Amino acid sequence: MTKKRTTKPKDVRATLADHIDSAITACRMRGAQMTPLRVAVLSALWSADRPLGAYEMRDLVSKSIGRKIAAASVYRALDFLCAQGAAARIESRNAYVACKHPSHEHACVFLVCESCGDAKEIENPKVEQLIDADAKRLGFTVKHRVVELSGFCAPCQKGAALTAHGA
Amino acid sequence: MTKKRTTKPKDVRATLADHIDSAITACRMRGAQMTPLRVAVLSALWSADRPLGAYEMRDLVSKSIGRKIAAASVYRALDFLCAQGAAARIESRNAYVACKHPSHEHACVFLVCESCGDAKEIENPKVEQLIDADAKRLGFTVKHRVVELSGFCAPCQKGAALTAHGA
DNA sequence: CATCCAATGATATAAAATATCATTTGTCCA
DNA sequence: TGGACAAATGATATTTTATATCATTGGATG
Repeated sequence: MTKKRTTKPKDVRATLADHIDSAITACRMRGAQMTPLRVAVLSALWSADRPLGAYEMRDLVSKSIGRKIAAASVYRALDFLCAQGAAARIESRNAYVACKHPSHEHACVFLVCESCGDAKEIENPKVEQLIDADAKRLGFTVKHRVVELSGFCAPCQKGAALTAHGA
Repeated sequence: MTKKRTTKPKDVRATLADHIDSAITACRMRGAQMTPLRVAVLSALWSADRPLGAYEMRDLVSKSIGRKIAAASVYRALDFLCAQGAAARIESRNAYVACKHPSHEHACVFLVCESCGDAKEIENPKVEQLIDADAKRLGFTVKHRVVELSGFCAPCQKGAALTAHGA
């Protein structure tokens, strides 16, 4: 067996393995099969820790597994991972990220920085409740929620301020 | 001058003219110029009253003005109209609609039906406040908000139920 | 072992969006 | 008035994103 992991938050490699492991377990419990390709795609997402386009992912995964993958295969893997709640699509960027809270169903809320391109996933059950209430009032049955804010993250604002001063 | 309009809600033609008129006025007040092409695109959106793709719009507008328009021109007009708050993009569908509440800034919330493809725009200031509060707490400056629910609208649910019973 | 089904490979194509540069139109001011 | 400048559009090509199709592979199961 593998030696006990300490799971310090900063130890990216250890937590990557943890994330993959729990995704595999979660899929198994649902009778869904987590294949090597799907693992490779999910690993790419966790490793990048930023939104990746499908074609960018194709290149990364192709390198990581040592052979050329077709875009269609990446899209298929992404469809699967999104359906399983292990990944999510950021509609306003045509990009994908690993879901940071895959253990339970929820509406992901993304804060997407226009400067660095990073996307932070947060959760806010109240937002979900509010919009669902609106929908219910109108007789609309909600299947999927997209909540994305674009703007500038804290680090980029500081950076911009420094740049402005320095100029 | 044109004869006085009654602006009955059901009179689509009259309200279309009203919408275009007020968009022109709003643009003028901001020093933005509402050109014939932009009017044609906005008219197409109001007339269709459902989300239109850019290429679909190209065809509609080409017919309405009697000459072939390039896709790029449509995209430019749409960029302008979205910036002016006269139209909005539905990210999860790669489609555009006329904004139903162009008179004031707000985060559009869209309920997009997976069955009929229609998109209803609603407004909920509380949703806006909630997610903005989250953003603020994280030092994130919000520039744009995307809130889209996909699912099934009331009419389509009834239709589906009838179909199921009838079968 | 044979069979079946899900997943993937391989390829082609569709759909959506942008880039570039020439041309026209409009605005403003001398 | 007309000349100069900026904004908008035309025209074309290309990039990026996504899907369709059918052959092949690889397990699971009986």
